[in-house]
This record gives sequence, C-alpha cells and structure tokens, in this order.
Amino acid sequence: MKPLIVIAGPTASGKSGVAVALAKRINGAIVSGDSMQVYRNMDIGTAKIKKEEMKGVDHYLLNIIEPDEPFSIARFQEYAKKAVDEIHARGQVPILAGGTGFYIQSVTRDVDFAENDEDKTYRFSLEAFVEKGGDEAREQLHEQLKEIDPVSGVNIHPNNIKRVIRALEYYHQTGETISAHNDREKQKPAAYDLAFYVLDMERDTLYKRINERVDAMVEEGLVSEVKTLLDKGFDKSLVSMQGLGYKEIIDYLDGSYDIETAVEILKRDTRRFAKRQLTWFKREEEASWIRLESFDFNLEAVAEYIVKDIEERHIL
RNA sequence: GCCCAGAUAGCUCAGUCGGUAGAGCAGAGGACUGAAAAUCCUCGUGUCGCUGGUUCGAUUCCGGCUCUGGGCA
Repeated sequence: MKPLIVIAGPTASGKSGVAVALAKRINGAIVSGDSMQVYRNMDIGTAKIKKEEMKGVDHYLLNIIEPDEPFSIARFQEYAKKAVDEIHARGQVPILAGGTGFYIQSVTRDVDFAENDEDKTYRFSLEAFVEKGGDEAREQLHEQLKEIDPVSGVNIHPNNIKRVIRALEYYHQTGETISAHNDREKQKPAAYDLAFYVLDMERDTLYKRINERVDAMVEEGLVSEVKTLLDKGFDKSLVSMQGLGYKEIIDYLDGSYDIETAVEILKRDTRRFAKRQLTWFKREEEASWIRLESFDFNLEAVAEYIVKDIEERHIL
C-alpha cells in the first residue's frame, strides 16, 4: 500500500504550518482537505495559506472552483485521489492536511460515491414539500423513511431534514437503503498506508487563538473581501457564502447587526465549529493526537516528531 | 458620613408566601457517507456575599458587617 500522511485538527491549530514543515523534510506535497478553501477569491475568511507560506511546496485542491459552482464530497474525493496518485507517481509523499473530517475520511477509507443520478428533481420536490408543509411535512417524510429504511428512521432525527431527504433520495436513486450502503462502507479498511495525526491543545488556548485569528481576519480586510464577492453577484444562498466569516459579515452588511456583534458571533460560531471538528476526529481510530503544548507550539518541532514517528512505523 | 437599591450558575437575571433553586446566553458531550465551515441531538454547571439571631428547618424573615451601583451632603 502507498503511504498517505494526514494532518488534521480544528481550525487555527497550525495544520498548514506543520504540513509545510513536514513536506520540506520528507519531499512531500500537500493536498488540502478543506471544504471551503476550494473556492477562488475566498482567501481571508477561509484562512487560506499564502503563497509565501507555502515555501515552494506544492498545494493541491486550493482555488479550484468559483464560489457559485456546485461542489460535493464526491467531487472532492475524485480530485483528491487524483492528486494523491499524481504525487505518488512523482515519487513524492502526499500529505492530506485539513479540517473537514468528512472529506478526509472519504479519501482515507475510499468511501464509494458511485455515480448515480445527477438529476436533482426528486430532491428539489422534497425540499419544496418541506418548504410548504413545514413541521407536518417533515414528520411525513420521516415516516416515509421509517417505512423504507427502518434503521435510518431510527438513526436520523426527524428534525435533521437534510439527512432525511438525502436518505430518501439515495433510496429513490439506487433502490438500496442508505443505511445498508453505510454499513458496507464502514467495513472498508484504509485505502492507504496511513499516518494520521490530529493537532490538539488545551481548549482555552484554542479558543483564544480562534478569537485572535478572527480579529486578524477583520484587520486584513475580511469585510471588503465579502463585499467584493457580493459585488460579483455571489449571494447568501450559495453554499460557499454560508461559510464561517462570510455569512456573519453578510448579515452585518445587510444591517442585521453592527460589526462588533458580527465579529462576536463569528468567533462563537468558529469555536463551536472547532468543537464539532474535534468530535469528528475523535472517531478516527488510527489517529495519533499531538498536543502542541508538548512542543511549545513549535510547528517545526512537531514536524520533526512526525518524521521520526513515520520512520519508526516504517511507513515510508 | 447619611439614605436607597442590589449581592443567586462563567455572564445577565428570575425565584423560593421559610422545606438547599431555574431561564436566556456562554459552555460541555454526541451524531454525521453526494450542502459538511452545513445540518441535527443531548446536558449540567451553585458555600444562593459573610456573620449572628428567630425557627424543627433560613438562600428566603430580622440584626450586623463587607462589597457594588445610585442619590443626598
């Protein structure tokens, strides 16, 4: 099996820095495992790595689409696998670095997103149904799900309408229940010889860093970045514009609240997001957790440790 | 110095006609397989300022003290 190194962790934990330092040491190239940094012209709010910070290391899957282009995990996985193959073919080591647990797992486990209907008519009809029918319609859809797929009926909460609709859609498109599909995919062993690291630190410290990072984003011109995107016609309804830092600033520009409030909300939402990221990574059984305090937050030292660990485990 | 008000969860506050307390926010935990920075679920957090008194029993009533507001001088 070919090697793949994963550097994961919550936002503002130093993933990019560690990944670059590591790449320098082992002749690696970086594949971004991030659902928002794929969009062009969304740089400040997504904390995208800057050219000079890359230090000449190749980065894949950054700036690959416009903010109004539809994107999905299936597409991400396709591109990511291609990038990993390419890096291997060049004799380099791929480093998958990012904070989107779902996306990272799609690569490490090689989850099957077999192409099925691109036709979204059915989904749209369900969404319209809920839009009109409200709570009662949700109940009805959940009832419907319970009938065709009792397992999902239990696992998916009726309020989680996105999940309910997707489960119905999956069945509609494939004739198989989504719970059966998930069970099968969960059995799958890792697709690569994995070295999976999660960067972690004291929660208070993380939150402090997040708050500081948000302040820095605003200073760097987050508001004008959002304005520019809006001027180009990208609006609130887009998935990209619902990203952290974008939706809050849009609300401020709308006059929903003042800038101080917008910033406070953005900080809070980013903290909550970091918590959800950690929840995701806690499930990754093969992951090694790295406490940044143990390295005095010296990212070079963390990279150094990872190099040694990889050698000991004979991954390279 | 005097008068008034307040002191209860990390914060803002509610409440207990005397039987050791609850909202919102913040926070914690979890789920997740084609929107995922999305979406959704669950959950508390306590010397009720300190100290005496009354009482079977005080966070609640009474006194004193401390602190914080506001007012008067």
